[in-house]
Amino acid sequence: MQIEPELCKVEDALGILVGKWKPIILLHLLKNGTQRFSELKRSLPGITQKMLTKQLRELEEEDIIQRVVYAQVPPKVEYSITEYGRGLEPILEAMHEWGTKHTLHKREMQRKASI
Amino acid sequence: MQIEPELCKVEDALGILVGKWKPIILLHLLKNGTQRFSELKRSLPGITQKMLTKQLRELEEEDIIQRVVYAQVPPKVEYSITEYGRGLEPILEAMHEWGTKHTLHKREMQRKASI
DNA sequence: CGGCATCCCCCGGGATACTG
DNA sequence: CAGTATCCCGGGGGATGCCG
Repeated sequence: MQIEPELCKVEDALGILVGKWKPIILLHLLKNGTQRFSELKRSLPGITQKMLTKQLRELEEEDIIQRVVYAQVPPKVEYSITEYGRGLEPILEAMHEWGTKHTLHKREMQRKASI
Repeated sequence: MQIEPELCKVEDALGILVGKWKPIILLHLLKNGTQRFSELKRSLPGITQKMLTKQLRELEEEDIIQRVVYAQVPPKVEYSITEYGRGLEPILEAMHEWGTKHTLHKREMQRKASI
């Protein structure tokens, strides 16, 4: 792994995942396949339309997700993970796994600290 | 993997890694072992003392790195990865690998788009 | 040497309202 | 239904200066 700032690509990958709702959006699309805008919105309690739109546009820009607009009334827009975007799944899984352990680790640390 | 926002731990892991210099700091400590504050600062062209201190404190708070202060003049402070923190290495490597591919992928996308 | 303290700027992101 | 447009706030992060 290259460690020089110019060659280290960790930040680039991080940049794709960062954004308040991106991981959870990606997981929903990975698990549930193609989803409409309103379905995603319903699945993400608390998100605003503005934010959902923004995050989706940014992921689309990176070729992680695909956006399909149907020319009809009422409008219908579907989002799905690209084949390429699927390459992020192992990283998301690893982070989820580590995060789960970390939650327990912190609890243990606090327990010891309180003795 | 849990996908419900309350149970999904991806954001927690992400929270540890996010912060402008955290990945590169962790990689330096992982690769080079124990390092003094000034050594780290020299290794990170462009970082300010304030930022380096802040990022190190946050990582210490999560038990990812260890801070050892030597009571001497001039002061000496050494930082190192904890055994626990070493668990992040696979994730960092996976992100670096993906990021490298992504750089190439974007280049290819731009080439196709320009045709 | 290894920090805090201070000042300041930018933008991520929330709330709300309007539109094709 | 799936967006834009507008307003606004908090905090991440840069620059600089002081201290034990």
